[in-house]
Amino acid sequence: MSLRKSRVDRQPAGRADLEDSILKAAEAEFAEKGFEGSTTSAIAARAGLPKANLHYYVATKEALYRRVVEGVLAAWLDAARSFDESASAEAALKRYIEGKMDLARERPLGSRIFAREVMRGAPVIQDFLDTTLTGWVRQRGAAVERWIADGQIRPLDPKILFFMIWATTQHYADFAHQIAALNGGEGLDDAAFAAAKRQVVETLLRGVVVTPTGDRSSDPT
Amino acid sequence: MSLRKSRVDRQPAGRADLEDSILKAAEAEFAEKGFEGSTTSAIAARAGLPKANLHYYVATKEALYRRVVEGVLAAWLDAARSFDESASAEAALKRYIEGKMDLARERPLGSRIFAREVMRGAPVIQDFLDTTLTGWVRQRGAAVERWIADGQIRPLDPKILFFMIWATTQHYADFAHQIAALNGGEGLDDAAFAAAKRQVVETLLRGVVVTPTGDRSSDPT
DNA sequence: CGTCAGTTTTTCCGATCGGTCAAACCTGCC
DNA sequence: GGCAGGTTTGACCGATCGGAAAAACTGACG
Repeated sequence: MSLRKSRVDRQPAGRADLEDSILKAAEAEFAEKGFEGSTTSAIAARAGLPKANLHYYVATKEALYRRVVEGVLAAWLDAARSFDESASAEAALKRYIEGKMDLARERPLGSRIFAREVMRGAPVIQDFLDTTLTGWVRQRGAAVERWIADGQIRPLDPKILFFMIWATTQHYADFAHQIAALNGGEGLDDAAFAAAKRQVVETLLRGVVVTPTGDRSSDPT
Repeated sequence: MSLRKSRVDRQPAGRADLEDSILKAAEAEFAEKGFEGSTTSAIAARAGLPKANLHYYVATKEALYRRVVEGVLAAWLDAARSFDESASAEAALKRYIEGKMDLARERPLGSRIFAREVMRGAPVIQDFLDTTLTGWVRQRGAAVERWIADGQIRPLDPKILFFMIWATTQHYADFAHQIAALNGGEGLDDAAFAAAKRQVVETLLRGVVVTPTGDRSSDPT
């Protein structure tokens, strides 16, 4: 039951490292091919071990998928916590949008897995959508409505605002290939991405905040 | 070689109607399951005929997929033509955004197929991205830069603006299931969708147009 | 040394995939 | 009726899928 200390932290792999590399390989594979398009042997090969060995660590392909999705949702919740209701509308939205942009930049695979999961009817994350996400939207929506009452942002439907933020930020993960194709075949470098982040924040804030303070006069690239 | 007139326009099906129903079934299947996740027998079943009969009309699964994708791109180009460079920035962007929203509403399956295609590295539409789409962005981007020089819209990177428009509008197609889950399980009705369209247009215009004229004071639902 | 739990790997299995084939089936025309 | 062209269909094929089984291997410990 308990792990002996000696071989766990050896060079080639420990159990934890192995499971981690399996999860990473699965994440990449699921993001690229989707659940139904991925094969356990391809995932195993990407992790550098035979298929049967993968099945020693994870019972079924679906169980593996669920573990990957759990990680994706955990990252989502982490970014979602950066929404600070007690701050000003402008500061809170700016921070939240920037957090989502950073998430899309740092974990694009997770975003793609989430998108694929939703597009196929969310069989695995339906409960998350109905409970956690719905609750988040209700609570944060109430905060937005307080800002509206304050006169900090113009009257609007908070949900539609959230959709715009999610759509815009996740686009940089889900459509990274398209963006690269329109960028001469190369993905955005850090400077270009930072510029995109600035423009997204500025556009959305100008779009909803009544008197945005950030009035830079130029920002492209 | 030539079709006899007699049986073509008969009740149960003509060749054209059959191919059409096959394409419709394939579109639905590909949108839901993706290329690799879809099966020819499932597509055939959805079209109401045995698998072997489907293969009589279309040689391979990939050929069928390519035909579906062609239709998707054609619809995309159709909406893209609504971008009127000779109009004012505000009018042109408003019309274009509304056109993209309508497309997402009327052909959500096509949007999802496009998203899936991009997410798997665009093996089929790479040429479209590199030529047609790149050209469109260059030409329309120049128009945006003219509006910037005019002082009609604030200085920004046109490409990032396009990304925001595409992301926001396609979100209503690609993430319709998530939106429904956050809407109490029901999809948006026409009124709710119209409200979303108004808010999206207003937010984006306020975000980029220097002095937007559409100053409605309320719009939710 | 032998034991033993944990791990790795080869082999195999039934199901399902995309696609083929040939027989059967229309239906208009002679 | 019988021929001919296009159409429909069940049966079938090799490949590949997710997964099971069991043998072989490993290193710690008595």
